[in-house]
Amino acid sequence: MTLLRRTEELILLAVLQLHENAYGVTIRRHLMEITGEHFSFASVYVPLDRLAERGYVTATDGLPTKERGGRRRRFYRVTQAGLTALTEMERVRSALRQGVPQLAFGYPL
Amino acid sequence: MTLLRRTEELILLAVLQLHENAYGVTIRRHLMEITGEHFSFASVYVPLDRLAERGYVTATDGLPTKERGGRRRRFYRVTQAGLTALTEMERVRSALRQGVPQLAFGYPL
DNA sequence: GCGTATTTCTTCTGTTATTCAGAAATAATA
DNA sequence: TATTATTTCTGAATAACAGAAGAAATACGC
Repeated sequence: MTLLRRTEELILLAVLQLHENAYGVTIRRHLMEITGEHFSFASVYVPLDRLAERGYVTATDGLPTKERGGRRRRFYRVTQAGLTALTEMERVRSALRQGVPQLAFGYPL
Repeated sequence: MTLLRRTEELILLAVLQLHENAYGVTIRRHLMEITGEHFSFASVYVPLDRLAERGYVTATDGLPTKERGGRRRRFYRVTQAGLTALTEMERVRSALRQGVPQLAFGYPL
């Protein structure tokens, strides 16, 4: 049960937030918007595969719709194990902030 | 101003928390205690060097003391730029939690 | 004291894993 | 057949891992 890497954590959070609309392209765009940094395709799809392998997300292929062309989307959902992994990261950070007044919760850090 | 990686962030937090006593060995031990995972020497010293290069920490060599043998310690402090980088990570995570009730602040995630 | 042992800490070597950049391939509709 | 939307692939750069080796200090025996 190894700690999440930065990209994995951000992807999990993005998938939760995008809810019904979480697939590769939207996840990547969302991360770029929020972080202000560039993410390559591989930097999203490769960690997504890894998260799926480890059971932190599930993937289901979307159905073709009448309204658009293009390849099928693959939608992702965070699993309970994914939530647990996020919780663990939160616990670690919180423990590392104990006794550091500058870093108390809600502070601008 | 690229986003901190996971290890970089954890190291910055550990340096803040260890305060006057932050050097390679204690940082590594602290991270292992809090995360419950193994960190190799390289996994601490290499990111520390990188953080120093980027101006997120400063390093000063400790003086030899009468009470102990061993090589000199190299002590680290977090700079303002380091705090800013931590703040930025916090902002990103906070933004990714907006509207996800499960992930509101203080929740068990 | 001098040399050797011991302690404490950092650096190095080799390997594996992760991320990066973007072109190519795929799968749908028009 | 052209267009659109999405994922997969290829090659390169960066980061992390594991732990042995090296360096810099004190302690001890004679």
